[in-house]
Amino acid sequence: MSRRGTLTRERVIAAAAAVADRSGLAGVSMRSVGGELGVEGMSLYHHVSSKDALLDALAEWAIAKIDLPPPDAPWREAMETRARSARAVFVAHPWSIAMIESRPAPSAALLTHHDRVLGWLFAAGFTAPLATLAFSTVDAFVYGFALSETNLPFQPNPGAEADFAATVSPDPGAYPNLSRSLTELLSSGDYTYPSEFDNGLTLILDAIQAQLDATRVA
Amino acid sequence: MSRRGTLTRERVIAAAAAVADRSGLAGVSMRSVGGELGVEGMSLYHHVSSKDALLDALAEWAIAKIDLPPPDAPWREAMETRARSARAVFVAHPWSIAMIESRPAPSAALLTHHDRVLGWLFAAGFTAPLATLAFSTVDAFVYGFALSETNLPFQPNPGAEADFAATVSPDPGAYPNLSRSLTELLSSGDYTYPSEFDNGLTLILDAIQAQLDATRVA
DNA sequence: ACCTGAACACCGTTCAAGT
DNA sequence: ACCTGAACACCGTTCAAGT
Repeated sequence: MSRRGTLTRERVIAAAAAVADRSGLAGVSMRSVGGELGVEGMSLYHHVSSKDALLDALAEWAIAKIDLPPPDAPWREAMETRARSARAVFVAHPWSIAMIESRPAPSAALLTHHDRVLGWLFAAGFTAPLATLAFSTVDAFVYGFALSETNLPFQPNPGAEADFAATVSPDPGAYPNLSRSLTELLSSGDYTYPSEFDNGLTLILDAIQAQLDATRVA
Repeated sequence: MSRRGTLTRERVIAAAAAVADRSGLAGVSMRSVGGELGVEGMSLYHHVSSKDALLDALAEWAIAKIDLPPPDAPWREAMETRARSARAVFVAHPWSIAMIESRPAPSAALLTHHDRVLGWLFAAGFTAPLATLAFSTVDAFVYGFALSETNLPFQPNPGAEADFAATVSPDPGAYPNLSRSLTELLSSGDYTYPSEFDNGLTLILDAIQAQLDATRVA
């Protein structure tokens, strides 16, 4: 990064995100972020009060990148758009997954986010209990899927799935069901693990829709 | 902890888990784990090759605590038992959630775990694609729910929900849907957030069961 | 007002030295 | 064989000093 221009809180946060993308969360130190900006680590304390505050800001930075349809969007489309966007952000910035929910205090950005989601559901006639079920189930699925996805040996490069198969298959005695599953999926041709995201999301949203329809009839 | 007896790999791992339970993952240092055992941090290197190896071992330690029904258990009961047990382990040891899936290499314990789960499903007549959908969806839900649950201001102490309501309610203008939701849920009397776990799990398993029945008929 | 250098109390890890 | 103390290159953070 350049040392052009004066330091701002925004530039500090962006630099921290860049370091995290490149070196992981463990690589984020006050000195390394300073280095990214051509400045000593100690200078950052004029813009963030502590490293913990910087991490809070980083969590907000990631949340803000999630696409959030307008309040009057139809609930199912809105939930799908947000879920896909959240997943894309988590995959692009793997350090953000555990962080968004794990910061001690829920940020204003997170609360705003939650409020918007509940708004779509209430507008569609969800009761509070059903809205909570829909929200917590979809959210848990998205977080959990992204968590698995970014750390499984699938995807990053095209050959990884075959590599994984090679790791497991040699010992079908130890992992018979895992190798059976891999064999069947890979031999069927067009299987890709990432498509499980849409499959799971559809499964959950269909089930929620059925419950919503049931409350309307009743 | 006591300094009785000689150091073993098992005692080192157990001590690390105790430190993590008490001080969080950030509190786990070679020196702090050594201190837990009445020994210098440097002594641990005779039993684990690095701090990273210790963290890998810690991830396996947590996985091993998850209740895994026998291979011939009926699939739905087995999935429920495992999901509830996993959640209990994650809540008891919050540091384990992000860790189990985020260690670079999937451990043998994790692969064995996966293999057992697929075994229940294949025995019940699941196709490989449906088994994968069931597995990845339930798993994502369990991980994601635990991730939210351990970091939301619900639950740890009985008054926390009311505290949270107090934090949000004062400004219904900023979070109208959130306050509406909280008001309706809390006023209805017997609502507790943790019960959303069973609700979400049932929603997902019912949907999977319906798909399984559909493949059987076809 | 903003940045810095030195300092403090910590890290993970290596290694020669003790028993 | 197992444990230790000193040492190295790092941390986050404070603070007096520079501009």
